[in-house]
Amino acid sequence: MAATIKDIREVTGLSLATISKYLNGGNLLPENKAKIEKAIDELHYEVNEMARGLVTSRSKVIGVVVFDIANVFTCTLLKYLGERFRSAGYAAMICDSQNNEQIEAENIRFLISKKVDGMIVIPVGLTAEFLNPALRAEIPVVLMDRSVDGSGVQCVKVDNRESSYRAVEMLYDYGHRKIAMIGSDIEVTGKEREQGCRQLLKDKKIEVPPEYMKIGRHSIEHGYKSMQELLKLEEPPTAIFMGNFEIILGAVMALNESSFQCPHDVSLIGFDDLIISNLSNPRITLVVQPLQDLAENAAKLLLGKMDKDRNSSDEEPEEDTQMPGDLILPARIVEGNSIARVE
Amino acid sequence: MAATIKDIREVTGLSLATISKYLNGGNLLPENKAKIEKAIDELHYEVNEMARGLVTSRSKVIGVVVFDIANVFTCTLLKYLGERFRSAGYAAMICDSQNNEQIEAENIRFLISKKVDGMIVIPVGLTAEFLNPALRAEIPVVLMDRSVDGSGVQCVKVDNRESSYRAVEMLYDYGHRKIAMIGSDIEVTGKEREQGCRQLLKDKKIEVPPEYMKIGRHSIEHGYKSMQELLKLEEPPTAIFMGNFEIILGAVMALNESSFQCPHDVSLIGFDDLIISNLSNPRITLVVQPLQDLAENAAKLLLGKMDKDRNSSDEEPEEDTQMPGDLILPARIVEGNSIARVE
DNA sequence: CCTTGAAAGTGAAACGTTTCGCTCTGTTCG
DNA sequence: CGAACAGAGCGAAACGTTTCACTTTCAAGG
Repeated sequence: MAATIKDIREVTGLSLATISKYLNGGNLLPENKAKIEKAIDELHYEVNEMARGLVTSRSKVIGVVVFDIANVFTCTLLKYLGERFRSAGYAAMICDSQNNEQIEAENIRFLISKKVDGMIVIPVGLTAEFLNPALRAEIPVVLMDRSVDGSGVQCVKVDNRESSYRAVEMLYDYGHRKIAMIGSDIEVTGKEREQGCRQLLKDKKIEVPPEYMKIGRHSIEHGYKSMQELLKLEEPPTAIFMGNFEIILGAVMALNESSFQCPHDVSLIGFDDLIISNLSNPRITLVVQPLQDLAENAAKLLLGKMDKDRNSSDEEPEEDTQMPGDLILPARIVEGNSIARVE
Repeated sequence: MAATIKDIREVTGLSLATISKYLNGGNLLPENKAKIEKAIDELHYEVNEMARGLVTSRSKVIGVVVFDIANVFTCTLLKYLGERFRSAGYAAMICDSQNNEQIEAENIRFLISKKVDGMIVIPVGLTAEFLNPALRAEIPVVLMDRSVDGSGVQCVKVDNRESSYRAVEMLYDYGHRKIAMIGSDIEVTGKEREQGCRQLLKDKKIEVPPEYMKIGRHSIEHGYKSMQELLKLEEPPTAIFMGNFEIILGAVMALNESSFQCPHDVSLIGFDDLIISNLSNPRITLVVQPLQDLAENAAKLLLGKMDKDRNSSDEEPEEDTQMPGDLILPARIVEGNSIARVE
């Protein structure tokens, strides 16, 4: 039904090779150029990327696999990634793993069969095997936000440990000594944030009662329940560090329903989102990730790898590039007024 | 580099046709089946969807074009759409129009060249021309959330007029008479919500001072500035209807910074999101769209169209199906405690 | 024992591009 | 004037599948 290059041949009398040359930006007589353009216009011709891809074995598509698409963190990244890829001439094919490692593995295989030229992956869990098919197919991969054990695949992320350390340090500097944390340990990210928190408490020689460390699922429910439990303690904490967006959401919900006031009765600092702090009153002090930076660096890294891949396909081993480490960006703390000074 | 069907032929000694038959679920001798499976496993064979698509002229990909990817509304829809398409064997290729009609038009053309089997579009603006290339290429299209003038393309959305009417009616029933609205008119959706609001005020014979109707851009800034202006009025409204998520965000931000208390000094009702109301204190009463329903209906509609398209390609005109109208779903009001009763 | 027909397998054409190596036409320069 | 060369265009092969029309095999039915 749709017009093909052959239809253009009929109309213009030129050969397929010439028309293809035009489509790919070669030099033609102005006269022939005009003819082709006219024909394209009349016939509403659009390149069939499948046919093109079959020959070039490049799809001009980058696969993006995210652990969960329905949250602000993910879609903000998607936005910046998409812009970047677009301006490099690539489209993004986005796959949602729905927080399910099996679906994640399927997504990878699916994208391979679609012959994507590269992949960005924000993994669901901690292990790396699911990436093997992609590596085997020699598709360049860059991880984001969460590194995985022993994959040897580069990851672009923030320094979760360091940032958490500084967040809790801020609570300490405001005079707080009874500090609790609500976090998760499903993903590396959560683990690292917990480590940062524990490290500071250790450095400051603060004993942490085990009931102050609420480490559980990465979910609104966990935040909600944990906050309730913390507030019910005989000796509730005076300050709480919340490890991610969902947990903040749940925790603040519980706090709003309680008789406790922030920051009067309890101080808060959280990790992960900026927009939401505008809604709560008082505004919550947050560790904010440089999402645009993260996305742009990941995109740049991937596009670079893709370039190199294509050029070094001339059978040069070139194994001197010893596995570069993760790319770690700094996060910044944006102050609200959710932290009270304690004498 | 990657294994092809021909490699499998080498290993198994079977013909291409037979192997293809296996891949597409035909009947084979158990013995041959086993041979092929073994070969596929050993060679890590994955179908090349580009080659397949070239022959079948179906990509098993559905294009999704959204006006802006970086917001909760969009990505929640994307989540449900994705699940639905996946279970029907389709992948989603998501394109962000970045609120820019030109990029939107490019996205459509891009998806056509990718030979997507269908499209879901949440348009940026009010006009329909940008869809023409898709219609010309006979690609089934379903709109979501925002219908466009005279496209003849079906849209799945909520009844914005009716829902707004009921939202404002709720304010009225609580005794409010000084009712303001902060809304947008960039998209149909915003216009319809404004109409619903005005209709109720008219039905109740309430005069609206023009400075009470803050209709502007669909943005946090507009919400923020409008709220500031409303609160500064000599006779500020006692209740405010906020037309979408971004506006709620900005408006609540301004309110938090002011000396006004909700609901004591001003009552609020908003349109569009559920999660956020958990963060604000008090919880804001909201008109919530049935996102899952919207997505599932849109997906079903599109898959249906795609089916019909494929089957009726037998040159039957079958023009009896007179253009079905939009599919309109009801929204529901979720009460918070942001509305005070006025005597 | 012959006929019929279903089941399993095959060879080759087709899908719409790109690309390689070739030809043709001028133009430049010694 | 002839050689050399650049620019423009061309024909045909190739990419990895599916599918059509055909053949072979074998069991069942009369």
